[in-house]
Amino acid sequence: MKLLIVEDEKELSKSIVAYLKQENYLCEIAPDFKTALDKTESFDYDCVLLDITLPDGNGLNVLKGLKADNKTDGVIIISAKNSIDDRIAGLNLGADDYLAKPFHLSELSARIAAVIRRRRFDGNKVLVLNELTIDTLAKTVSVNGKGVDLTRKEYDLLLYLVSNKNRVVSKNAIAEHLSGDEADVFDNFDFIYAHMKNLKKKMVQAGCEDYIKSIYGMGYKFDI
Amino acid sequence: MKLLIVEDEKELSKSIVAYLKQENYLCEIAPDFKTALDKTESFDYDCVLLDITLPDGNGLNVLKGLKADNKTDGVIIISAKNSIDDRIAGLNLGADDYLAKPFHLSELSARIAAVIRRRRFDGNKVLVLNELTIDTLAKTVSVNGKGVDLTRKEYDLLLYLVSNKNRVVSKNAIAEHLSGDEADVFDNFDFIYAHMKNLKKKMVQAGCEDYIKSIYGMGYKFDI
DNA sequence: GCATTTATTCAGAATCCCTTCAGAATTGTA
DNA sequence: TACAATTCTGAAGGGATTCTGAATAAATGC
Repeated sequence: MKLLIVEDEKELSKSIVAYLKQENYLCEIAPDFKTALDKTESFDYDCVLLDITLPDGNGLNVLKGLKADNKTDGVIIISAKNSIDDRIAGLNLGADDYLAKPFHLSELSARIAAVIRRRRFDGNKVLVLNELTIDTLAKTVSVNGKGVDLTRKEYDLLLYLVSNKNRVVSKNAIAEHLSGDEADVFDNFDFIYAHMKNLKKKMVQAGCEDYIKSIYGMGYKFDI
Repeated sequence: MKLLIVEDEKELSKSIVAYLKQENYLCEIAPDFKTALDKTESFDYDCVLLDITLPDGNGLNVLKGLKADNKTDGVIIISAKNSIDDRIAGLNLGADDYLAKPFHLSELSARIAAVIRRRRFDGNKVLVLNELTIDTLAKTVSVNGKGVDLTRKEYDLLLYLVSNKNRVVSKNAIAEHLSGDEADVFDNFDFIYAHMKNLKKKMVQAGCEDYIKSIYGMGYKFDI
């Protein structure tokens, strides 16, 4: 899962990233709105944390732009002001949640998880796909009730495929969702091949039907 | 353990928080029902203290909403009225306990502990997990009937893992749970490694299966 | 206030797994 | 069929992560 943190206070964004990294999120930082729009333009983040009180403009306009583009990104507004009006304005413009500073990082993390669940999995915490069960809260995967041990990348990969089930996802999209650093990914999908192979092997060994289909020249599809 | 205190009287909520912090609870305050619903939406608290006589609505409706969402939170109603009817209404709507103002903080604390125990462990004060037995009242642990001496932190750690059994818990969550205040704990999980090592060693030495699994890059899981 | 236990920090060791690579297999095209 | 492009496979290096034992700091109990 990839997040964009739009925040100018370096200290804050740093500790946010440190915390969320532990929670297995890939994070990028935009210190101002311009950078933020730039980044969201070229990539669909799973969730954007938006501080609406940055020096270079009105955050609510940025939010409007984000939502107008029909982006799939979830947005959580972070604000120093906790006025009801601001809150309502933000949520009316399509924000998925609102969090007043200061906040506990654990609460931020919980809300991010909630937003992503809502947007990607209809709010379901546990995904059941025939014999395959993915518990996104427990971060466990099981086939016919028996646990399957996956590494983080394998788990992330599976979750990404499932969240796009019955759709072809390109290797570019996969690469961007799995790799921390932006860019440099193109031209080398070897790591995807490797993870894909290991994931498929583990799933099949666990007795799961091989739902992951490789579509030559296009990408992959979780076919169910 | 994380609590939500829904209360508009600042003085009262402050002293409640001060007291409960001493008891190692993490507390958040919601001064009105709207905030309360917001917070419970995205986070499962161990227990919610709900003053049902706030300006912005009917607390019993809030309670109803809380329980309708199938939240796992325990709820203790706090009320200035001590009529039998109110009490019955509250408990009928699924509240776990009812406390009339004014109350002693020590009594509040005791009831919170009771509610959490009841909800977490289905009312069991003694947890039995195969050869492992944990008495949450006496705070003692035994394996095959023979006592195991754990330090306070080790006990807390074990109980936390057990209360999240079969789930992966992040080091962030563990750190928060063990250290109480959310300080700059991240970036240094050495103390977790140390406690974990000592706990595991003691358990295994006592003849307990090593249920605590380390999940590389994700956290730990009490796998049973 | 002192002795003892407990909690945390530290550095080096051990482990895991992510990525890369080279060669093989598969698919699509001519 | 032959060839090129793409994908798969197994193995290995190296970086990140976790473990360990010991030292230091803090807390507890007498």
